[in-house]
Amino acid sequence: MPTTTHTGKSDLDRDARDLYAALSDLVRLYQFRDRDTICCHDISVTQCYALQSLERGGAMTLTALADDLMLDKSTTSRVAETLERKGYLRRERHPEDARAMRIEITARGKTLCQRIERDLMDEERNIIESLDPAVRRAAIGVVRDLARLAAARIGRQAACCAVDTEQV
Amino acid sequence: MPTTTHTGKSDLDRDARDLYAALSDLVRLYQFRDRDTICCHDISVTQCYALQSLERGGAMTLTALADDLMLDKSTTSRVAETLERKGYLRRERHPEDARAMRIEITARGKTLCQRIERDLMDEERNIIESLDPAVRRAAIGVVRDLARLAAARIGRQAACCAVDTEQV
DNA sequence: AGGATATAGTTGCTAGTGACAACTAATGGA
DNA sequence: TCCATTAGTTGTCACTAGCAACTATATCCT
Repeated sequence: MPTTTHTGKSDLDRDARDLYAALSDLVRLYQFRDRDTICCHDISVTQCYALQSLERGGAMTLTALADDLMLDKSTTSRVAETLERKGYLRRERHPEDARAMRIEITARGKTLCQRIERDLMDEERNIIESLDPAVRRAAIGVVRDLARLAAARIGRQAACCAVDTEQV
Repeated sequence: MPTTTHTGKSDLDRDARDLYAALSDLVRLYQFRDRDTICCHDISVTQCYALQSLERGGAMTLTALADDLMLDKSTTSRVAETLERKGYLRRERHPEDARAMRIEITARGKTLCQRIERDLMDEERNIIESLDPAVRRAAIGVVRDLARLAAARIGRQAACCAVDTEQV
């Protein structure tokens, strides 16, 4: 078995395939874990993402929130509407721009958000507690790197169908 | 800084938090990447998952498909209905059980599925091509292990809200 | 055999997701 | 001042998702 780098192309293809398969599994499992954990708490996954954005980023406009969530303004507007109705955020006119809204998480929203994050983190702990500490640290580094690479590549450009020369 | 394992509890907490944060980022980015890549091809993410299940698992009943997708029978039934209308799968009475359906991917469905997987894999390759081959292999191993652990922990038990003693 | 029970799948209902397009209102530059 | 731009909302369409009710078939028990 060659450990050198001279067969780079086919290795890369194989690695891409393997990583794709492994990441697909991981992402799907976590999606369902998130859904099952979050949905016990009165809000949906998208609504939870929105609250997390607001908790971390502080008060922001609807457009900023939409960018953060990588969603259309209209979708974001309705998500915010639902969350306001449920009492987890506040919407008020922006003091410096009468067109814009200032969206802010409420204390109730913060509490909910923290409870959900605690639950998710507990799950996380259960999942990794069997791992050797050194392996755990390595895993964290790897996942961070992958996330960083993915963000650099696909991160903040949610443009769909920019290139599509062939059709089904 | 202690490199021994005698402070296991707080290390585990910290690692759980770090891994939670890193994985959250990764999962969200991949969710959006999947959505943007798949939605260029006439079907939704859920529909694509269903086709992938059918491509890998071969013909199966609706209940089996629902289990695989971790979705309710009713949702699965409607997903299958849409995919049949679009010509990507076939539904027929099961030869051995007149209650059941035999759901099978069509050639057209297979082609679509492969095209999407190729696109996703291309993305994957672009993301990891900057990594050293040894690092890539290590990353694949780590992701696989995490997926395996997650599957063992949360995998095939999509029961929601089994324990919930406190309310908001 | 025949009735009770269980299983497979569909359909009605409700709520939410998500995009696009059309719209209102306010801003800001020429 | 007027016009293009920007912020957000609303209408519409298609799909996602779960629960509950329903039909049809299968299986189990006596």
